[in-house]
Amino acid sequence: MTPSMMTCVMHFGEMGSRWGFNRTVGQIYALLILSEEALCADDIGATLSFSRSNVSMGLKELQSWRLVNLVHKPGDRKEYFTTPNDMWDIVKTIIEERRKREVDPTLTLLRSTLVEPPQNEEEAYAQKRMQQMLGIIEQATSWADDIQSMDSDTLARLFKLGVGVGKVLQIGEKLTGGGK
Amino acid sequence: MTPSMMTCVMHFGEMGSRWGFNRTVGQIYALLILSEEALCADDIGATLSFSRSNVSMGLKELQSWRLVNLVHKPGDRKEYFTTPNDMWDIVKTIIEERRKREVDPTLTLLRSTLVEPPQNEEEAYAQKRMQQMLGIIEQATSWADDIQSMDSDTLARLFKLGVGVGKVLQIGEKLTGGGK
DNA sequence: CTGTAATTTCAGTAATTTCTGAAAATTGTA
DNA sequence: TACAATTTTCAGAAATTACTGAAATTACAG
Repeated sequence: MTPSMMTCVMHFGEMGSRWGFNRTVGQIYALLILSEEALCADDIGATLSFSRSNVSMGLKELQSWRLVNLVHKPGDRKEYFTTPNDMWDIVKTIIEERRKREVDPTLTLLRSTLVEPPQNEEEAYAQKRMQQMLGIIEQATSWADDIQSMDSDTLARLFKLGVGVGKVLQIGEKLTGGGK
Repeated sequence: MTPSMMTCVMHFGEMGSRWGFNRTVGQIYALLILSEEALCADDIGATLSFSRSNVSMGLKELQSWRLVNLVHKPGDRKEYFTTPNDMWDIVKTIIEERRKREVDPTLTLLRSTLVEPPQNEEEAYAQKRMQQMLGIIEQATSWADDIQSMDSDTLARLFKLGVGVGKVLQIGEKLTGGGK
């Protein structure tokens, strides 16, 4: 671990805590991403000065997010961990998991609320707002689905399109027959 | 506050805590979104059973995110708060603020690390990974910039395009002369 | 099956974050 | 300016979350 690697690991520890992971999990994941070889729990604990059990819990969390790959070395009983080579796969997995954990329950809640007729003026307005939220979330998720279905190269090209997205919009609407 | 409104407010309280706000801030904001009239701090505290000072801190946090509008009623000294009518404006502001608080510092860190030549093999690999991260984050932010520059209608039309985005990609690349 | 290496669980503790009430500061009005 | 209404600050309390070490469990080699 060189100092600049350590700085990066610490930074992702801080950032992780703003993204729903805790500091430990953020640091472990950054370390795994920056390391060429697979690391075992003891390696991680020694490098980051976490207790063995803390590392175990962090790795379990990362596994529940499907963000690490478990590998075994021949003639070695320990479990070693790696991260996907393609960074896009990591991003896609995070989007997928956050959707499952956060977005889907919200969709369910909003939909079930909106099937009930409003009881009064106040609720009628609240439902109008909930309808707006629902619309945005539905659009965003259907669009996230599209992203999930693209391979990394296509996705990278789409992003590279950059400001062109605006220009392309009109043509897209003609093609799909959408827009008014 | 009808029961279904309260359910929604509580839900966003829970969700808020996964998005870097605390429960209080999430509940206050959900309440403001669902309420047609502007609310003052006392209204909010009474409805959600928070202390006056807790409401004050929550509103301060929301103001620092530029997510609430401060309004005054004639002949009334209290401060009242509302949320933007257009839900897209809310989403755009959140993207903008998260970028400022989380993405920009990360970009700075990665860039400053990557200008230093690697000291050894280990660091060379780490830099390769950091370069991948940097590439993705740069692409994502330039694309977020495009979104910021669109008005709500354009944005909504883009999302509605849905799966068409894939099809449109090839044409886009011809137009902008990008891709290989 | 036995023994050992490794991982996981979990109860208790430490650290952090959130929340409150009281006091201070600010704002607008007469 | 003085006063009252309102908001903000902040030190400490309460609640939550993270972390540890010890014990339990699992996995595998012989």
